[in-house]
Amino acid sequence: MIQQELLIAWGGTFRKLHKDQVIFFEGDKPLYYYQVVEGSVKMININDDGKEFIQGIFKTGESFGEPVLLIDEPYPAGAVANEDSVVIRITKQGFLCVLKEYPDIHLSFTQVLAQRLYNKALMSKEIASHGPEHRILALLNMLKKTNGCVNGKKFRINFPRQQIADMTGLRVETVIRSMKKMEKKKLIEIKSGKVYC
Amino acid sequence: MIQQELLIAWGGTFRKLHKDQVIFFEGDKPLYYYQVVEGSVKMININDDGKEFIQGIFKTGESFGEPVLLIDEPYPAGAVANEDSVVIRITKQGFLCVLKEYPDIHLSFTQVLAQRLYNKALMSKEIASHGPEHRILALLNMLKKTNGCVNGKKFRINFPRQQIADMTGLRVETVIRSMKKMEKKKLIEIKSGKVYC
DNA sequence: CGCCGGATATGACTTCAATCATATAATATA
DNA sequence: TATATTATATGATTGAAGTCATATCCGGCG
Repeated sequence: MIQQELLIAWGGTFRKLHKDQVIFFEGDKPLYYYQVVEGSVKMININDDGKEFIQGIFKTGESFGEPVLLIDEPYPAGAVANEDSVVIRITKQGFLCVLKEYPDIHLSFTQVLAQRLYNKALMSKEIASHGPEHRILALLNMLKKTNGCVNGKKFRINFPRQQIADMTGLRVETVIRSMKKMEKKKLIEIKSGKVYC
Repeated sequence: MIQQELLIAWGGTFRKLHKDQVIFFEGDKPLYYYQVVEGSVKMININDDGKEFIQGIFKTGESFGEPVLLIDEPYPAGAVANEDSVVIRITKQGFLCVLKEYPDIHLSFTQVLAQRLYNKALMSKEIASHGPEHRILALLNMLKKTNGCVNGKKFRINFPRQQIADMTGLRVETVIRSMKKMEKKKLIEIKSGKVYC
């Protein structure tokens, strides 16, 4: 989201991460602005009985965990490498300076937050108004859109059922069963396990 | 959030609203920046079987429906006066100009969005990780905090059970039953129907 | 090609929130 | 103060998602 050269100019440093490596924990005090250079990072909550809830998955070029840099709160979720990845980070101070110095970057950052709020609103509407199929469909549509899929075109979902479950707050079996029903209703296509919609 | 005088200078106009009057519908194209002057406004989704989900309730001084002014999307939820209220509005263009002209306003606006994202993250974590009591407790804690209640002090919840249900995606009866259980567990107090926590 | 591990699939059973009905308490209004 | 109206409360029943067990499929790799 912010140019890599600019981040480097502001003292940015790279970090290589192996799959499942922790970047920060839920409850940690936020000290850095992070951006994905390669691979992907997920932000997650783990509840009392070990179940994982995925707040979001961030891919190359996307920043994560920034909202708390602007308000005085600890991280509401932890960050973990979703696969072998590379991230770049600058200090919180640096980030706040960048916002002040470059109004155009500030504006596009505001737009990113607005877009995320919009997505969260769409999701929570479906999550609250019960029905696993609604939840899953809402998620798939969101994924489709954010991956820049032009409307109408078939789109290959690259997440395993388990991660779809972790993002919707459902169980794997429920996701599998619901998706089978959705296939019968022609809402999605499943070819050798892979999902298209 | 933005000074009233400033809004007036930028062509702001007031609108009186009676309880349940619609300000805009889900799916409408956003044209104005709105701010509550008096009373309160709720943003809601109505699902297929008429059930209401409350995305948020906005009180005096708070703005609502602004995120979509920054991204090219229709409203993900409608806005309705929660009681007899007054709002002030300026055009989308005007709002975007204000952000550009007043960097300090822009920054505090970004902080508002960040805070909302933070709240949504806390809520969706609990909503997804099932269990009505968790959901309700998360909501109550959020309300407590955003109403500036210093930690530890008892706080009177001013929402009827129905609205708590509409905000958590549960049914009234479930909210009532869960709250009774929470009372027994000394998580909250109930005195003649009123909830304190 | 055949083996192995992880993902997907399916069945049987249980649990808990939704639903529907109805009662009681609290509050506004005459 | 009496009455209407809304909010809160509680019981009985039902249905859908969770849980646990087990089977099958798919892709990678020797």
